[in-house]
Amino acid sequence: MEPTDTEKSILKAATLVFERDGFLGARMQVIADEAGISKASLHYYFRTKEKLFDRIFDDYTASIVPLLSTWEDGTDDWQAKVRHFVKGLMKLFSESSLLFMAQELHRDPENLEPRMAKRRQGPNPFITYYEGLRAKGLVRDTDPRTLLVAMQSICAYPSMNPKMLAGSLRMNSKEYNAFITSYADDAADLLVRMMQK
Amino acid sequence: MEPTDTEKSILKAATLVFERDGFLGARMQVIADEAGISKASLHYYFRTKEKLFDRIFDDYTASIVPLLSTWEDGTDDWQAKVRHFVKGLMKLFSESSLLFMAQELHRDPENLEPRMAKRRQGPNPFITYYEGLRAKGLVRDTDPRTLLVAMQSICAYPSMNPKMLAGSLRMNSKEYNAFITSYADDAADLLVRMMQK
DNA sequence: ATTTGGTCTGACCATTTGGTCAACACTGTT
DNA sequence: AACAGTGTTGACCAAATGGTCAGACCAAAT
Repeated sequence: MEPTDTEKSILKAATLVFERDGFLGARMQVIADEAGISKASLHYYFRTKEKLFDRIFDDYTASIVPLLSTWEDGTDDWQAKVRHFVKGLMKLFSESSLLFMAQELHRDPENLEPRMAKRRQGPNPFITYYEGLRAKGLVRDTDPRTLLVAMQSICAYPSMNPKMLAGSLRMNSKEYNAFITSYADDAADLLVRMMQK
Repeated sequence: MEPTDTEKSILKAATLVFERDGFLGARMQVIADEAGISKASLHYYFRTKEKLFDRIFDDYTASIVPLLSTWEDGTDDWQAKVRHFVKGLMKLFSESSLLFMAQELHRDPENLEPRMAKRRQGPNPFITYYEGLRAKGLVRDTDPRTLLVAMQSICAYPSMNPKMLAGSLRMNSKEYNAFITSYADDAADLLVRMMQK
């Protein structure tokens, strides 16, 4: 049962409004307007605001999964993998709002944490991969958990709190966005540097 | 005119509730209960929710300022400065919610960005400091803006999105908090490493 | 004792908002 | 034509919530 056009337009509208206004700030009427239907119709497709939100949230968590396979195929050298992963992650975060995710996860962990956990199985693939490299003596002998946190931080934070960072850099939002584009490459270099012997 | 006891208890309660629930999720009744007064009294001290919020927000922005002077006195060597700054920043973020700040800045930039900008004058002190070191050939010849973003990311993100990171590390929240304590030192090392020649 | 000014509150109001429902339209089937 | 199933909607409702207000309380000043 594939989604109808109306359903698709609802999901598109809801994603926009939820990401922009958050769950609490989002209005069912606004989502309906954005989707070009009545509020009653919106409730016909998704009985409650929660159910609609859960759907958006689940779609989001699914979008992160493919990137994790970076660490699992055995083709590239590790530096290329790091660069590929960093770029992919930053692209993902520039497209959909991570601030939204963190915000909602903080608001309703009871419901949302298990939803997110479903996607994860086995140990973290980056950590497994790094342990392998370390055993072969190819990378610096350091705690991969620290590296993982640093890597995710460097990729995520600039898109998550752009206003404050732009302020620190004394940039307006246009300048900041331009800077972040070039930052992706530099960030990858920094991370490679952290892992090199 | 220093604040009365009642006013102080309101500010304490409001900080707790706003940080936990966000501006939209916070209820004036809950703040009043937490402060041990009636809702009408709360409105007597702070006419509107907005005015109360602005006060909390301004107190927060003020708390970041002292740390910036790290880069301005000339005593320590640069590595000690980096370690001091990283620890101070992480302590600050562990005490008051940066997710809250980012969330509100995103919700109402019109009002909040100028409020934040008031605190900033002149160029960013870290960037000035690093330029000085670079001119003397003491550090790696790289863009200090990238380093600044990486530094803030590494310090801020772990406290901003703990749920998602804990998930990546396959930790529960107790384990995660323990890990983050040790992470502060490792993070400082990583940053020193990024700046070393 | 009375007044005055500040502090505090229960009761109340206006608005917003998620959600419901009866009625209507449209399409395909008998 | 009659019927059934699916979508669609305007009108409406109940609850939540920020904010108001008349009046109570109380200590200090007169």
